Amino acid sequence: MNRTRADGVQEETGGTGTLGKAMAVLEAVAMADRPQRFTDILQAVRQPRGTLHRLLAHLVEEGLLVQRRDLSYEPGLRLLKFAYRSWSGNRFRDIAEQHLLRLHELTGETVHLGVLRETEIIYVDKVESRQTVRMSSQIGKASPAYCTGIGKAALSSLARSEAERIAARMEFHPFTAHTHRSAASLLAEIEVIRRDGHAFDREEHEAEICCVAAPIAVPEHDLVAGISVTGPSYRVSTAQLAAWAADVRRAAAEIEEEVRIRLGPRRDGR
Amino acid sequence: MNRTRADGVQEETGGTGTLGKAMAVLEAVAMADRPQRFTDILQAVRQPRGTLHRLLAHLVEEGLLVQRRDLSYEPGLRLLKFAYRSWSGNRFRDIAEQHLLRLHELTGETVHLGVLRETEIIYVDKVESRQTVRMSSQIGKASPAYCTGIGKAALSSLARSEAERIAARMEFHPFTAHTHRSAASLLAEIEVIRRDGHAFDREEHEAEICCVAAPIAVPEHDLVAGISVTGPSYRVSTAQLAAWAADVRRAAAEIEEEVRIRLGPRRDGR
DNA sequence: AAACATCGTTCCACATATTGGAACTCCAGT
DNA sequence: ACTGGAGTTCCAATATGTGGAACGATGTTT
Repeated sequence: MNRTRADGVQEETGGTGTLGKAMAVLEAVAMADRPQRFTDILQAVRQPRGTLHRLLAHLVEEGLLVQRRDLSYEPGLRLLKFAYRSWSGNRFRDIAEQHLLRLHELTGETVHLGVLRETEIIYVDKVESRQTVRMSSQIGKASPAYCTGIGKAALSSLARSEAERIAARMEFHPFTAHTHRSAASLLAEIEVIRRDGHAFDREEHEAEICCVAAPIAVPEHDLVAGISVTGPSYRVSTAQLAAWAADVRRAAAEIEEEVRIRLGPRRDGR
Repeated sequence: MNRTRADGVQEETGGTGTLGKAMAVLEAVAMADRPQRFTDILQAVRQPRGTLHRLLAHLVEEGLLVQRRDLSYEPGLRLLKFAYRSWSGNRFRDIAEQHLLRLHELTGETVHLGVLRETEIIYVDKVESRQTVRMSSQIGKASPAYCTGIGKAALSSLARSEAERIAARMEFHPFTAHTHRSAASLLAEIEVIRRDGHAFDREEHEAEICCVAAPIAVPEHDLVAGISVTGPSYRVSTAQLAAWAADVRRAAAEIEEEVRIRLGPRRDGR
């Protein structure tokens, strides 16, 4: 593959061959916020037309994408089916659930559970005030780690070298005036977070939204995650957040402990 | 592939080559209710050891699977991320939402929205009485079409030949004493449903659970779906279900209409 | 302790499935 | 009729995936 390649710039599809390319296509379609036409995808994933065409046909046949009558592509239902299993069978989420509820009762604000994946936080559960119906709006949502409380907290639980490696791969998008703009700035704050045991997000991702978060880390299970209490700035003062920090830390510690007990110790010692 | 194959039984991986095999593996892991070891998967998808091994490695590298320390595999978080987009960007669900809410207020029972995919119904939304927190328990869940109200209703909206084709591919698992046991029996009921415009599920999937459902079909958008009102037998009588039938049919018709308006007519006429 | 299973991993000659440039069709605009 | 853009099809070349077999590592039985 990539036989004739004049330049040295290798397109990153990873070492996963065909599957990697297919996933890159899926990602391109799924992450766009509207149906993607052939040409849109073509320039998102740089593959020759013929190749992309077959790739798309395969993805459609597998139900991962759906081709609409106007020929554009959108995510298929099979993804939802897969996700259901990945969510409902998630022991970690199950264990954390009651702790989230307790934290919500205590604070009255929205509580999130997120897991670190690459440079992102994937929200795995959420408890909010007005249970406004359904799939809790953002389960499965991915947000950058550098501008979320959970993300920064999770990073602080890693070895310094590991956090640096991840930070190096980030692209710092300035969502608000307070968003970190560089790895250096992020890593500096992470030092503080490591010391304090909790992280704040002061309108770094969205204006008027702030939170306190604490890390959950269970190395035996390769689990790097975090929980947070989030609220609108007008209602939740900086002092209030700080006051909740201890509670969030405690809840995180309890989850960590329970995970260790219920998911069992590791007998392999790989 | 499948070079040396003594028997004539071809393993169904479809014509999607590597991707198909990979998805078969993913399916095997995702649909199991506990982490799968190498050997479990090996006998679920019949692939040579070497092949399977590489396939798994690729799936893990892509984040679709996670390998635990005890070497077993479980669904990865990336699936959740994909699904979030496939769900949150779903126009059909969005349009149906308010109609579901209205139907719920009217009946006080749980309302479901499901879409037909192959021989299954995938639940896309749900409104229930006690919003017991979170991802509405079964969004993304897949149930067989032959034993669910929505499934039977959806099938009734198809051309007879199409319904027969799909029914022929089903495996009839006897969940309860009332579950259809053959395509013939199912197709016979579908004729009645087609005439009535609504379907009942009288404890065919789960004991003590019954529902009324109506089909939603928008051929221009290849949409075959349905909605239902579900309740426990002790609370919801057969007469009560029958009384709601007209309301369910009306809601379904309204959704169908609104989809046609808001998703627009098709200009391609493929 | 030796022999035996079971499980997961690695290896490598082989050929199939993927590749990607190019030609082709269809449609809309000029 | 010409032009340009979008999507689809084709096919020789070969990189990629295949799968049988051998290898280690664990744990179990004799």
